[in-house]
Amino acid sequence: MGRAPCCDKASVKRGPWSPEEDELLRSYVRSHGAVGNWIALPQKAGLNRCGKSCRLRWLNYLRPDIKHGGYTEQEDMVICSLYNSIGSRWSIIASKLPGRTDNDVKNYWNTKLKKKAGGATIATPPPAPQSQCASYMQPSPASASSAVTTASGDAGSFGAMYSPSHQAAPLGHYNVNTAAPLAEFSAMPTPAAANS
DNA sequence: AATGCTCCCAACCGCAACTAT
DNA sequence: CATAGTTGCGGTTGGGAGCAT
Repeated sequence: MGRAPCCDKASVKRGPWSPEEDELLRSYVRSHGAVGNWIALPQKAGLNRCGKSCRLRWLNYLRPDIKHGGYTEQEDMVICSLYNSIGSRWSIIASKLPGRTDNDVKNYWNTKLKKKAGGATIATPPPAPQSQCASYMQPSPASASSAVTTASGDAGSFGAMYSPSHQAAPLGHYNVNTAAPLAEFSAMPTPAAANS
């Protein structure tokens, strides 16, 4: 099956969003609630944008619960740990961090944590990045069990959920409802504590 | 003060998966 | 069941801001 073009690129605006466009999109979503059809949204909202672009803008920037920057050590730890377990499944990782988006997490990893992790490079995809970040990723059996088993029920261990054999298989659309909340990681030692 | 370099973030692109008909 | 349309995802890039020389 061929890929349907998402929009006529020649006739829609691209590039940075203006405050007016943001407001149009924001007010449309506010007044209509959940967007059922992003392709049709630009027309209805009076935006000369690709529906895909509108969706991205809303999800990554305009959503009211979005947090920008100010990553905590705990969030670092979650990202590193999950990256180690499941790789670059940014949407899954972001789902564990309330207020964070996959794009945001991805950017944060690429610009900050990858360096922390010891300069993971494309040339040598690291099974387990080194240094500070690595300490989040491969918790000792004792700390790991105390950390993940404190989670109630189904979403206990990412290591188990996303073992290499699982990684090999496509995850498809991951059901975030089965994912453990961030609070699961609150039981994990802080990097400061781990380092001391 | 001017120029060049590096870093960071927002946005785009293309593909795969999912859903409706 | 097959096809078309839509959504979601991950990789990549362009441009601005800040820093160093």
